[in-house]
Amino acid sequence: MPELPEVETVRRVLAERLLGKTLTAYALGKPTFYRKPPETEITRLIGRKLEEIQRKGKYLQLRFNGEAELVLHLGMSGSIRLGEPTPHERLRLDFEGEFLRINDPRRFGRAACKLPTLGPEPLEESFNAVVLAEKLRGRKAPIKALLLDQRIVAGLGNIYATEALFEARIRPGRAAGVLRRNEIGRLTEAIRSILTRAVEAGGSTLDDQAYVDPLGRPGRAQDSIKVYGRETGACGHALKATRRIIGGRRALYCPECQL
DNA sequence: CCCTACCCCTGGGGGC
DNA sequence: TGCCCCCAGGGGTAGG
Repeated sequence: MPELPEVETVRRVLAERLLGKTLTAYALGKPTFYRKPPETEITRLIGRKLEEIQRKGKYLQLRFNGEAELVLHLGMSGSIRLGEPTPHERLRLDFEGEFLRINDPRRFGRAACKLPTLGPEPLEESFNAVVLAEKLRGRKAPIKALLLDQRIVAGLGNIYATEALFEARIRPGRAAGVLRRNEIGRLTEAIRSILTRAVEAGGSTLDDQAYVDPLGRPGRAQDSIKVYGRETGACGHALKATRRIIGGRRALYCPECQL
């Protein structure tokens, strides 16, 4: 559910509320995430001050004094809330009386001590057409599968990968390695602009309930979605779903506009 | 290394 | 109303 724009929105709210506070306790939900968080490591963080919250792709990295850190991921259905208890609490972190709760019905979220290997941040200079072209060269997997691969570029999920391919006018099933230079250029720019606009709009809240920020506020980026979850694209054409599963999920595209 | 299939879960919606 | 099947914004891992 949460992709880069949603996680970035969460990060900003958390930073405003929690920076400078000390982790005083934590509690696992019953049940907690399907992968049990590393309790001895989390226990070691108690008494430390939260100095920085960074976002790496879809991960949140909480940095404490003394080089200690905790990495959080929201999986498919997770959200972070400040304040009152939620129905599917999997992990709670207490910061001097302020409660950070991860609510996650499907339990795919996780808490860990270190980040996996991630590709470049799409909104930073390290991501550009030359870098992307290099990573796609010779690859036979569908372009959409590689956009969803966090080692190629960090932070895209099904919504924004779908939107970026539409904006770049590229079919999701094309082999990544055959994309032309100008197509990769369009794709790079599309990823940047889609994500930038979505961050400015505070992320996408598609179904009522799904994503909300830590204070319970929905995003507004769903209003500018042109393809994902629609039957007719913003271009006015009927959209098509691939029969084939690409990168673990079905792909949606406009057969008229995307080549 | 590359690529695909499959697994980890729960809840909501549609069809019957 | 109930049941069953399908679907979902993610990622790790095991094979070929």
